[in-house]
Amino acid sequence: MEIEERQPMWSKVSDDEDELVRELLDDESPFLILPRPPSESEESQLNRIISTVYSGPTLEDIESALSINSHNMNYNNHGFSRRQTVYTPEKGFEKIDNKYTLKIKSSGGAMVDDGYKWRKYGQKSIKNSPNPRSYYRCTNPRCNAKKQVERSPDDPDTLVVTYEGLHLHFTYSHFFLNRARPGSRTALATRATQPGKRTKTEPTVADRPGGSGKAVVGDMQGLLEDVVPWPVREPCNNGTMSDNIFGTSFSSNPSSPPPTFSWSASSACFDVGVL
DNA sequence: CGCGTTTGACCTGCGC
DNA sequence: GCGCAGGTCAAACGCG
Repeated sequence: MEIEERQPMWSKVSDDEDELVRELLDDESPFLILPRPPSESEESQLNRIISTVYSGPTLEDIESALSINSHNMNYNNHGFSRRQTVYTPEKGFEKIDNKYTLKIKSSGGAMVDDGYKWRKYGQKSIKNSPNPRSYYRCTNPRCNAKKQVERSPDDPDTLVVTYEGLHLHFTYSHFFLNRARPGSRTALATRATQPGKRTKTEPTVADRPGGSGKAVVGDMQGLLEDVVPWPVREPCNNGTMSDNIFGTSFSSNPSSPPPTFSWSASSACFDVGVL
């Protein structure tokens, strides 16, 4: 896979977008874990992230994010566990203009929640393809992120997801891992678990009944599947788009388990919706 | 009743 | 200009 050229995948056009990114990142999220040096304030960290987000993930970031998931690791750092991998990223990332296309191999019918909340706005039959394509849009009115999901005509178990916009958050953590290489990555996730800390009303994964933090594939809408890889997530929270982008703890501590991406299903977000 | 999905109509871009 | 295909809209519908 070639490395994409470094150019903005989406360009920032106003200060208001800083606010939007912050909203999307949602530092109130219980799973927001930002790698940062102990000396760095959350504010400066956020500013750095915002700046980085606008540069867009590289295909390498995406591959790296997905590969972690494919390693089938369990994440149990903060009292919740991550579902084992059900989907395996195919080595088929493409970037066309500002759209990222991912091919995801699924071993079961389910949807995966990427942390954002999406609204399906259309479905079309595609010529020469037995499978329809579904169109999703971020429910945040200020966010124009969209995604398309369809099954691969070659392999019914492979979903082809095309993202457009600021929602490739499962790769964001790799901005730090692969680029900034902070000396120490401090998990911030726990802060959000502090009582009274959250301002958003939606329950976290861990808060969910019977959830114990586990991202469950198949809980949701019963749709065929919305699949999406991602490191950390919180079930679609709220509708306020407060999901975090970095969910897991990317602690540099070798004893800490590496983050695991959860493949949850839901109508939520980053998903990959389907059919 | 609110929210999300379904689905046919409509719009738009592109190739001939 | 015409037809096709992809993308979007929006009313109807279903569900909790």
